[in-house]
This record gives sequence, C-alpha cells and structure tokens, in this order.
Amino acid sequence: MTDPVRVRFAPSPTGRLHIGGARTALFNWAFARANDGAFILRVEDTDSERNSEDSLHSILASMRWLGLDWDEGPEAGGAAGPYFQSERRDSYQAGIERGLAEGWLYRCFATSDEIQALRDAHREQKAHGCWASPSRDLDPATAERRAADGESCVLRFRVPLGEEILVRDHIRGEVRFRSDEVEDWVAVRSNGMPTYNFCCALDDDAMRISHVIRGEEHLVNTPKQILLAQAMSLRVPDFAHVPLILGEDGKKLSKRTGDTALGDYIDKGYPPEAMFNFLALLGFSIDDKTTVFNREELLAHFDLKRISKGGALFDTAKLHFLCAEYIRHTEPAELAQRLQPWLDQAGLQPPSMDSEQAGSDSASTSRKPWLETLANAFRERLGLYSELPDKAAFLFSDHVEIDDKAQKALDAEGAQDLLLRLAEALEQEPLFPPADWSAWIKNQAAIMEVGMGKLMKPMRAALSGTLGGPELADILVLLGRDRVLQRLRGASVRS
RNA sequence: GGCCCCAUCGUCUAGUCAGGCCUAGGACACCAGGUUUUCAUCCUGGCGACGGGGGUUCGAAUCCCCCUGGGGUCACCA
Repeated sequence: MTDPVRVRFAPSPTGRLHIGGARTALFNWAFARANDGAFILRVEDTDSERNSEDSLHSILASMRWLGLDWDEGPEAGGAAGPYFQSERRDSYQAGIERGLAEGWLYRCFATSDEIQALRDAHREQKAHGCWASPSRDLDPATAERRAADGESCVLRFRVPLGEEILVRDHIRGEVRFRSDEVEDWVAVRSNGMPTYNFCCALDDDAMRISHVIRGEEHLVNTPKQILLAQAMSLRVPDFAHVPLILGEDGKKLSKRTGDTALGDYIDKGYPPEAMFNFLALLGFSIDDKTTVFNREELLAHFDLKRISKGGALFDTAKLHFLCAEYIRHTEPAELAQRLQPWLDQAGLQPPSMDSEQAGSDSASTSRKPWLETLANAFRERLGLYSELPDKAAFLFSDHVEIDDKAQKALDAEGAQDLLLRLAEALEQEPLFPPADWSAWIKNQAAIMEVGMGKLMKPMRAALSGTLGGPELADILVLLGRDRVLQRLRGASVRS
C-alpha cells in the first residue's frame, strides 16, 4: 500500500456523460484528491463504430462543470500517455503476440451467430459452466494458416478450467468466481482492435493504476481482467465496485424514468454544487447527520469504506431540495452572475438601476446593483436558475399578466381608490422608495384607515400581477419609481 | 435460467467489521402548528424502518444458515 494512489475514470466517447458515470468519476476524483493521488482520465475508444468527437467534448465539459479536474488525460497530457486507447495499439500488440505464442489467446473462427447458438443452447439447459468455442482446440498451426488465408477470426482468451478467481473489493470484500463460469471472451476483434477487457487490464498496469473504482456492472468483468493480468504477470489493482444508481421506479436508471445525462441537468439550470453534493450522497455518507456539504468537506471525509453496498434510487425531490438550498445560500453578487445567462437566454434585458447617474459607467456596470437586488429578491424563491425568467417576467415587460387572485384583489371594494392615493403619497416622497418602507407603508395604512392587507394585496397585484413573490420593497426598487407609479395608476384605470 | 451483488422509515442514509451505549439517529418528502405585510425562507412538532424463519448468545439491526425480495451480468459495448 506504499504505491502512490493513481485512479482513473475511463469513459467511452459514445454519448453524453451519464449520471452514473458522473458519480463514478466523482468518487474517483474524491479518492485521488483525498489521498494525494492522481486522477487520470482515459478515453476508452476501442469501438471505432460508435466513437464521436462530440461525445468526448460533451463528457469533458460535463466533468468540468461538476468541478472534476483531472491530472492526466486529454488536454492535460501526462507521462503515462497516450490517454486514448485508440492511440495505444502498439502497446497492445506485444501482448497479443505473446498471448498467441503462449497459447492463452486462440483464434476463433466461429461466426457471431454460431456462438450465439451455443450460448442459447447452454442457457436452455439451465446448466452451470460455459459453452466452448469449436475453435478452442484447433491446432495452432492450422489456425494460423486459415488466418493467413484471409479467414476472418477473433482472438479469444483461453480461460483455464477449475480455478478460483478471488476479487478483493474495498466495498464488497472478497468475491469469488469459478473460472468455469467465465467464458472465453473476445480479446481482439476481427478488425484487429483489442476489446475493453484486454485494453483495460494492460492500461491499468501501464498507467500504474492503484485502485479501480467503477460501477458494479463491471464486477463480472473483473475475473476476466484478473485472469489476463495473471497470464501476463501484470499487477492487479485494488478494486472498488460502487453500487448502481437506480431510477425512481427502482430499475436501472434509464431515459424512461427521467434525464440520465448530466448535460440535461446543466441545460435545465441546476447549480453544479447541488448536483455534486447530490451525486456524492448517492451511495456515500459523511456521517449520521451531514446532508449538505461542499467538496472540501467531502474530501476531508472521503473513504471507500463509507460507500454503501446497495443500489440507490435517484431521488429528484432530494435533488431539488439541494438546488434550492444552494441557491438561497449563494451570495447575491455571485448569484447574479449565475443568473445572468438565463436572463440573456430568455432575452430579458436588465434596466440600469440609476440611469440618470450612469454617465460614464458602462451599461453592465450600472446594471450590476440591479441584478444583485434581483438575485437577492428571488434567492429564497428559486429551485433552479432557469426558473427566474418566468418568475421575474413582470419586471421586464410592460404588460403585466394578472392572475385570478390578483384580479380579485384589484376588484375588491375601494382597492382602486387606495392605489390612487398610494401613488399620490409615493409621488410626494423625496426618496424612492421611502427610506423606511416598512414604517412608511404602515403609516399609510393608518392614514387611510385600512388594514395592511387591504393595502398590500392590491398593490402587489397591480405591480406584479400576482399575490406571491418577492418583498414589496424589493419590487419597488426593481421596478423603479416611474413604473411603480404608472402601474399603480394604470391598475385603477383598467377596470 | 446460470453466475454475481445487495437487503434499516416512501427515498438517501447512520448504526453492522470490533453484539449491549438503539424503547434505532439524521436528511428529503408528507402532515400539523408558529414567525412573516404576500409567496418563500425560518422555527417547532408529528407520521414513519431493522423483509421472513431458524440458530449462536445472558443479550442480535449487528454473527451464522435458509427462504423471500430487489438488482447486475450473460456483445467482435464499455
């Protein structure tokens, strides 16, 4: 255990980063960072049919969004490269030749259909053990000749019979497999490119990977990789197979249940810190009572022993709680910055707050205080960044949508008159809004001899078109004197 | 079906390795109150679990076995 900690996340660029993959990456990252180790990103692009450049970029972007920085890998470089398996073919070649020479790889000429038939028949019999390739015991010389003659074949790993394979797993303890249950898996495709199980074991050794932390679906691949490592006298890394993330229906997380790509959540305005926290909470806990934590706190406590064994349901309610929690605890200035893109995207232009004095200030400078006031006003009312444009629409448009309850408040007896008087009183004030708004409005209620509710409700309705929303004091500031007076008076004319 | 993994509130989990400190703790959700000029926030309280059966033990959520249930895997994908 004196070897330096080196872990890798090894996505294949065949789609966007999956939620499960994101969490696996997060655990790897956390383990590396918590143990002064290296976090390596290795691209498993052995399947030329499905790889895409777009996928790679989207995966990298997703990881950056989550804050998972890698020490070695694409765009980072490193001494153990290349970090694309497609560029490591030379390093696999020696292994392939050795396997053929030593006999633990053999040429299999059976077609996929023939193999499938074998598998089906075996399954039909409900039997233990495995099917055997008809080529398994072919004379090597004959096999070589057939291959030389151009006959298509794959290279299979000759799994020894009667052995026990022990997987030492940091999460599951010791897991035993009988080699008889492990099929002769394809190590090299007919096109000459080695498969995942082959590259993985060689690369993990070549890159001095100390711990393989990956999803539980890989547990059954592990004996294959261990067998190969033994055949080649490679070092076998420590393993940690993390539980799966299940959809809210208890089944494997799928598109049917909801969004499965991290990108979906980025696009929908989820705060990255909330997603990070949420993902870390799925199958891991710091202690018996900590729910909300940042990355530093995670690193201070991260330990493979604290990863649970059972699968975890993707609980959107909890995710939403964390999102709202993070948003309301974000400093207004910071929150304003994060909200800005969503306003832009919706085509909403923040007015400058003090247009008269703006003078030499650039527009964006003078908008800053307005944006911060906006952020602060909505801080406790937002579940996602993307909710802002809708909720704050009344601040940007001259047309105010009046909902039913607001209309009622406007139609209440005396409401119109009250609004008019309010507008007048407001107009008399030297300051807008009045210095002590709360005292001012209370005073007005007293003067007009009505309860606060009688005053506040129609005011709110006239200004925002709804009875909910930010504090009136904030709305006043956000709207500005002119628009406030206009709406107060406009509402009384309307009906 | 074979093989493998797993099993505490509806959900995420603490507790399980080193059995008593657990009449099982926290969080989300839900319900009921309270604070508040609206909504929200915030505060208080409530609801709510050791899947079943056998052992071992003075004592088991914790250890063992069986059953049941759930999940994964069975590609020239990773």
